[in-house]
Amino acid sequence: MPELPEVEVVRNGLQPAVTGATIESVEVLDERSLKRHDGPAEDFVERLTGAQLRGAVRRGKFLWLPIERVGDAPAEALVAHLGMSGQVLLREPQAEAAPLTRIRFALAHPVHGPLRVDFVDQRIFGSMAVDALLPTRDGAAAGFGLPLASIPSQVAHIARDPLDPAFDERAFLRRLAAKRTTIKRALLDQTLVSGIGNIYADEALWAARVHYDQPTESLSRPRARALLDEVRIVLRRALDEGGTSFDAQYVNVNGASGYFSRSLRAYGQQGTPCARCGRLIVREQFMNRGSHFCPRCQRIRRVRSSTA
DNA sequence: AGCGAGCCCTGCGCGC
DNA sequence: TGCGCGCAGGGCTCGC
Repeated sequence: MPELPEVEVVRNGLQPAVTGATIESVEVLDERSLKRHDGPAEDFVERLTGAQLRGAVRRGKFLWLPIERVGDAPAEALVAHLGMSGQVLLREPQAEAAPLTRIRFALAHPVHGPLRVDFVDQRIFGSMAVDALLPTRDGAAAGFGLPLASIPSQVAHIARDPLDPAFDERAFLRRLAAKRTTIKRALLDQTLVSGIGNIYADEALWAARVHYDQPTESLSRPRARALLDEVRIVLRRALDEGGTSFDAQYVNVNGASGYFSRSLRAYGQQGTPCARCGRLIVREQFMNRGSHFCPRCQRIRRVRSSTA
């Protein structure tokens, strides 16, 4: 659910609270939220208790907090993925656990004092884990938030996201053209480009007037580049508006909703007129979820690209 | 390679 | 009021 903008809003809110803070205690209320952790809950708790947090980093929809034990460079990180319904909430130290809280942390910050971080997740598709940090292959910073060129092992296969300064646009376009699949599938493939989910895929495709089932091999390079531009535009705009909230499921670290749902042009807009041409937006089943598009503006084009 | 299906889960809104 | 169904911002694994 949370896509790049929503995860970035969380990272941004978390950063000042966790940077330099020490984890005093960890409480695992539901072990299912540790499914990505390689080891029992006791191990998770033990590796985090007393550790110091260096900051908050994000690549695509993955978020992690590098940790260090006195003096050493970070070798491990607390990794979080929000899945469909995960939240990270900053709370007062004495606050009661909100419903569906799965993991709680008590932090001590040298400036802000004691504070609590709650990982809340209705569907438990999200998870937390302590994971080893590995050097990035290209030597660049692993993600947004810290100039640290190491990445959790379980995030290493995730491509850089299109807002990352080290995102290799030429390599992306080359790989996209070489794929034998359709365009929405490719946009959702986190090993090709990360951070895009069902909402922003539909929004970017609408903006670029590309049909979701357009074969990637038939997408000309200029159109592919234009689509990538639209992806960036929609991600940035959503970020500026605090992300997309439909209900209390997605909120920032303080429990507040984002406003981008008012700006959606395709996602969830079935039955309403296309903002460009007035034709009604339709919803079709695709990859076991909905695809929303304008049947007039977004048609499959049988135009071959010039590549041989 | 790529793709569909199945799996991990809970809760909401809807129609009957 | 109650129940069953379909729906939901994701991702991993398996077998074809």
